[in-house]
Amino acid sequence: MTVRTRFAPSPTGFMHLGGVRTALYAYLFAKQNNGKFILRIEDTDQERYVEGATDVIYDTLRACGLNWDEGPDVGGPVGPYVQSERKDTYLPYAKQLVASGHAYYCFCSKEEIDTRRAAVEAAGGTWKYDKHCQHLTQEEVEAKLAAGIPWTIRMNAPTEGETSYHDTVFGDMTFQNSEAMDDMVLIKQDGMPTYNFANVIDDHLMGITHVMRGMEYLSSTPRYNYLYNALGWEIPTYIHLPTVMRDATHKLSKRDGDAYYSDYIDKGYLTEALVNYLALVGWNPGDEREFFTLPELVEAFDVHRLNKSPGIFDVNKLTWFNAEYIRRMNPERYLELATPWFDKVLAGKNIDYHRLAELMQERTEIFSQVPDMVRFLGELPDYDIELYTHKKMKTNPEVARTALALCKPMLEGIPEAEWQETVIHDRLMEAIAASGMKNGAVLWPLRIAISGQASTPGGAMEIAYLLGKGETLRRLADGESRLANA
RNA sequence: GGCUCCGUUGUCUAGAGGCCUAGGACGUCGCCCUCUCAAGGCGAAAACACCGGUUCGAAUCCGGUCGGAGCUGCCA
Repeated sequence: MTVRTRFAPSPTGFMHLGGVRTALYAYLFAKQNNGKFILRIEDTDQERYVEGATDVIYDTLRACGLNWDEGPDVGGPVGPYVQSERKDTYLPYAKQLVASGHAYYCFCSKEEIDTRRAAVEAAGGTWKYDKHCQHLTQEEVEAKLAAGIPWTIRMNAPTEGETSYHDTVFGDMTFQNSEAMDDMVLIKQDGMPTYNFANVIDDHLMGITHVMRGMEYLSSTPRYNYLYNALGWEIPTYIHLPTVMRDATHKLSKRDGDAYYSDYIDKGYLTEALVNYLALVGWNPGDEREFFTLPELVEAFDVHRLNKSPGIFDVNKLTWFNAEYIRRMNPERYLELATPWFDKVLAGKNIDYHRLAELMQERTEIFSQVPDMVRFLGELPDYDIELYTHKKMKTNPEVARTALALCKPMLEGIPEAEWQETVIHDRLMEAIAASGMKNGAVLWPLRIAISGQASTPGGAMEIAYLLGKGETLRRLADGESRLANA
């Protein structure tokens, strides 16, 4: 039997990280079994339709490398792969269930149900559809249908007995039918199937062998099994996944701007790092490896090592992964990725991006931090002369005046054409040695004068080089006047 | 409320009765290196939710308690 898994998102316009992880696991499982990974769009809720939303799904999945073997755009033998385009395939099955007594037409309006629900709940009870329409005779049903009264088709749920099934992650599950079952709507008034129904029909028609989805479906699975059985179909293997949380009590949410794939990409996280990290929330390889490429994940993934408990998405750890990926990438790629971020604050400043990139690569955790880290190169920040005081460097404004006075003529003496780091370094070190001052006592003030900030990516010599002779000297003079006025 | 699931350091986790004086990673803290920051090196603090039971022996098995989550939609 060929393994077939699917990822079946509804097009909301965003890809939730939990969804990305579900897709990832479904992809990994299919691939490691030489199976097929299918993409199906579940857009049965017309009211939630969002223009362009499927492109978000395509783009995200592709960026993550989760290429589907069958799907809306690539086609396949069991299409179409968009539920709204399959609208006509569901009703016949619903009618078949009506004929066999597993479902029935319901003519209750939402208002009528709301009224009855409110009454039950006011009395302290738990509402469940009351099978009001189940007792309609065939003649009554046909009369109402003929009269054009809006209808839905509901599952005729059993009220006794129990349903058991096995889940790969959570083990054996048993539910009392009286509690887990209810007469859920199969076909809505607008003629569309509900998720609950379409999911079962499509998974079967598309030959899905392993259903991977969030654990929120754990308690509705008995209802799906009832449908599979009623239709005489084989029940797939269930692999329910633990939830990805923001913290112990909240799921990742749109509101906090931390739930979507795009939230992270926009902040300058790398897709590879995100995928790598996500794979590890809820699963581990059983050894101490942490870094995985997608092919390595395909190799290492094991559904039996999936965790049951919800996992909190830790941005700290993600950031660490991201920083590691950045450090490990080749310098050319770093330069390419960092350039747009450099440009935000350095465009037109004639800075050697190549050298800047070398200095920044090991200091970058996420790209969105880059502009703030290099802004000072474009414009000297206003700063307090207290920065010249540093106990460990044995410097203060007084020492700084001497240090700058030492550096200035020396730097002025370097010809424009020889303004290179090695030259600057050698001249500076000679001058410092000759003066008898400590390295830090000279270099700290120099760096403060030309950068205007306490910490910088690189030291005084690197910064002087990046700034160029003219700008370095200009800032040096600025520092001297600040110190003189103090 | 009912049903279901979950419960090892702040976080992700290893752990399937003795290998655990509970291991790894992120984060945190300290030291070293050093012209700052970062990186790197070294080190530290930090957990079996609680209470009972089973057993010679429990993080691991059982029961209860507590805590959290999910479901309880003509959303998915």
